[in-house]
Amino acid sequence: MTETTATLSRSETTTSKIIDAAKTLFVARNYADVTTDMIAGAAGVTKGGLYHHFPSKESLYCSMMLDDFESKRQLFSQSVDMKGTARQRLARLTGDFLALPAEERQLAGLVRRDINVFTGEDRDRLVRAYQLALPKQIEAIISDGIADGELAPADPRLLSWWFVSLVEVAVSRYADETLGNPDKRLDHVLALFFEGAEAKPVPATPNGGIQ
Amino acid sequence: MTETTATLSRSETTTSKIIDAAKTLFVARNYADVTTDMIAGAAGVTKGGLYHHFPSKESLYCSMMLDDFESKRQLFSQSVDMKGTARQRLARLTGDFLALPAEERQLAGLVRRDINVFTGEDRDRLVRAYQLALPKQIEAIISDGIADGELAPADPRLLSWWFVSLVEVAVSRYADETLGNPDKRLDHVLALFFEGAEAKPVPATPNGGIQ
DNA sequence: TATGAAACATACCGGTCAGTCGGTATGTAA
DNA sequence: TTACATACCGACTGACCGGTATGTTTCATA
Repeated sequence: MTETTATLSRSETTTSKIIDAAKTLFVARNYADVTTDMIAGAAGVTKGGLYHHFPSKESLYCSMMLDDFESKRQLFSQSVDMKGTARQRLARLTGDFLALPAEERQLAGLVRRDINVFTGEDRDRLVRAYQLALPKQIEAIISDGIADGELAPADPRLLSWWFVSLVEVAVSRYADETLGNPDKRLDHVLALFFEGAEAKPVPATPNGGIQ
Repeated sequence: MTETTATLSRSETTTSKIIDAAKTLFVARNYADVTTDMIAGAAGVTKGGLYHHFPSKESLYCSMMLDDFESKRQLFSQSVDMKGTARQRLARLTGDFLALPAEERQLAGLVRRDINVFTGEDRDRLVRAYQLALPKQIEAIISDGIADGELAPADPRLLSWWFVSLVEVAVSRYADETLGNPDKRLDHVLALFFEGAEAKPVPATPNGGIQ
């Protein structure tokens, strides 16, 4: 009974404590500004203990990000597999993202910030995992939308990037301060993406278009 | 005749050589990963020479960014002062941005990446200069568009953020590789912002809507 | 052409930090 | 209780890097 389903071994417990501490610190400060001593301290171990579980600082960072991307990928894949219009599925996906705690949301943006730290193998893995977690899933929904005629024909890759950036702006610290209600925010993002910012002539109201 | 219009003094020449070298390096790697020795080497001077012109690494970085933002602000202000619809003016602004060399375009995105390095005075100056260079100018155009009824009523600050993110995606390395023609890209960006991604019923074609 | 200040080079210091290593504590199986 | 393995500690090091102190060159001006 050393390893049942919900029971974590001692090693797994401290490993996840270290990763949790690293998440908080790396979200708050740059890669270089977070020392291994800080991570170890926040996790309640010493640097020696940390290096017993991770061979290097970079590998710790990678493990952290890859774990996070994988869990996000699983979460968002539910929206991809869902039935419904592209708009409904994107609403579900965006809603899931907005519902995450702020720290988890910001993690997705760290790739852009810290990606230059890594080279070769590690860099490729990070980029690939990020794409699988977010852009690729959105792209799948958008491709369906284009095929169904719900969306105008366009390069789905570019549309997915644009949508991702929309969402990232909507969940940024600035938006948290400026826009109160996350639900309104979600509506706003979707409306902008689907309908654009242009003023529409109000078609069938009595006052037709006047104010 | 030590200081005429187009003649640079020796000090000014090396200062700008240092800043140019810093631009290239800081675009490619994180703030912490670029050493003062690297910058000096790339600029053809030594670290002592560099520190003759800049009191610290941070002040060098700030000078670099503030100079760049100021030149961008001047460039984009021409689009703000221009006559025409919001769409025409945004097209001009975006076109100017797309026409810049890739390195200059990417500089605008560095603030988001490296802003955590700075605190207090320096940080405020950087943020303010960036906002004056890009978001505030777009916001001015968008506010006009809303006032004229060209754009649907909305928070112009938020719209400008979204437009900036849209442009940043369009000028990213990914877009450079995927989409060939910058002019097509510009049309695409504007169409997305104004009209959205939704499929529009084609109003007056013979085959009305069928494929 | 003498001179002094600005422009640079060279060598060095102080501090930081990733990573190491010998040793200790905590289980665990025989 | 012995023997072994895994988990963890904490002091240490070696390299790196921002910044400085001091010496050397350049060059405009008198």
